[in-house]
Amino acid sequence: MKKEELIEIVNNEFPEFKVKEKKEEKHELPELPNAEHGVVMRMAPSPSGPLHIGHSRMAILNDEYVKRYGGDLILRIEDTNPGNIDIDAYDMIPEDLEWLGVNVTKTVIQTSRMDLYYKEAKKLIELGYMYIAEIDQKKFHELKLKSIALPDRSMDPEIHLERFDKMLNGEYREGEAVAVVKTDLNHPNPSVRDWIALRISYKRHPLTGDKYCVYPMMNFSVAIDDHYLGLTHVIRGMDHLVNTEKQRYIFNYNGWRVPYYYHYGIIKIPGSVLKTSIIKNGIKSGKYTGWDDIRLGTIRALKKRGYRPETFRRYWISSGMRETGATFSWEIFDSINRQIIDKEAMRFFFVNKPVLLDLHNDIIIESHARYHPDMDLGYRKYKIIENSKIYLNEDDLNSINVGDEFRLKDLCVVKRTENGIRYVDENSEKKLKIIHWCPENSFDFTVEKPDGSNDSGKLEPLALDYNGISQFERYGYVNIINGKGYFLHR
RNA sequence: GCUCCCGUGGUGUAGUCCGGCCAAGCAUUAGGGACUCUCAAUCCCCCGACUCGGGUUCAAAUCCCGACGGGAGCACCA
Repeated sequence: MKKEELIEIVNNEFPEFKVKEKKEEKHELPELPNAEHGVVMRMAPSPSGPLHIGHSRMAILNDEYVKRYGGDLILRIEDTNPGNIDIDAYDMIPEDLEWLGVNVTKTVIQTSRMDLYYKEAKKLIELGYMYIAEIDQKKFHELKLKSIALPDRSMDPEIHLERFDKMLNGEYREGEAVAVVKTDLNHPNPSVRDWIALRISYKRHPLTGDKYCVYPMMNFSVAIDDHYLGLTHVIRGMDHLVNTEKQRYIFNYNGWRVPYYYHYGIIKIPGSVLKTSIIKNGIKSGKYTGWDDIRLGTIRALKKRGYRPETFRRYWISSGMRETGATFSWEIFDSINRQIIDKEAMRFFFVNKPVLLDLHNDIIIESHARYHPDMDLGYRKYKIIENSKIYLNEDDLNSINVGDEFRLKDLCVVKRTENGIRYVDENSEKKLKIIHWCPENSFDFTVEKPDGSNDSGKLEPLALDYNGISQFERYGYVNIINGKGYFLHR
């Protein structure tokens, strides 16, 4: 009796023991409130470098929702800190997003909106919600810790408007004055107390040069932009939780409708170099070859190794928006990617740590290894003439005792001898160990690995001009780009 | 130290809002097996979790309190 029949009988005749059906697993993001008529969402990276795997989460989560509900996905480049900008990032970020399949409908650069920030600041000053503090950083911080208001706080808005103009006109030095949002000096979190909205910087901005000397702080420009760009829903990391609280003050003072906020948990990405400053220094010093060095966790490095955009998408959708901190799982990420690329990965023999062995064969043998085990892509054929030589992996060879028979994959059965291997037969009924090999005319090939090490060995001749993801049998998946190999995963 | 957030197997998650259908689902990994001339893929099996302690209740992963654990923030960075 078949299993299905059994289940049917049980279900019909003994309903109290009804066999549960397997639930179909669907990994979908939860619905968003008030989204039926479209959403406006954004991602807001700072242009300090290209995107890395961590950024891909916010990009894809936002993109998914905009694709589901329709609406706008805004890329807002937050370049209001002139000291931390890489001019190339203005181009690299959109490139990375495009590769990820993220559909940006509108791009906004914050330094092109400075007049708006100034105007909004003046408005808040007039309304008495913002003031210009003539105080240095250290003192201001100390007062806030003690919840003490400085005298400036209660001065007339007129004075602050004048001071603000002085700031804009460059009449202060850096650090002599800051524009501050009045909040609650008794707020339990000192950083929320009267937070700084705009500050002076005379650093040369890579994009705007010395046109401006007053730059908004992130919390100020974000609140202004989120409103004027019409954001309906904001999805970002838990590290922004306190920022959201700060930004609400701006919304409340202006009577603006507040977007829905979601904060997903911080994710630890093990074994990846992500920090822009470290990468930048590494590139400068020659430690890394560039932003796409495969030891890095940048999108372009992962692309170079052969990860697919779809892998990022599936992974982040399945991670959802949980507020729990978590560890990025390379195991699962690799597994998703393997599912995608296995179907199209050409198979080749790569012998790492090669040993050139004498092959004693009296007849010509021909190999017929498939390019793909399931797809009909044809065969890699090699003719092995009498008494030639062949490459085997050192560890494979050491695992075989003299006198033992084993199978050269897709070639023949051989026996290990004192000084090499000897042809035994074309085939065998016995269950033998299967080992891959490379013909003598194979070429040198090196696989770069993400841990910084290299594997060098011999790659079979038919792989010579191949470009793309391939599976080196019994070794792993490797992306070949112009004769160079980059290790993807097992 | 202070403030906030979070605690489901090794890992990632579903379920928690609105307590019962959860003796907890799925995926991944490890282990076992089938198939295969790859240690891949595919298929099957199996191990494995509600942090702890109180409370509320007929009933708690789900609500309340406490402890413990983890994370983030405490910048004139974003």
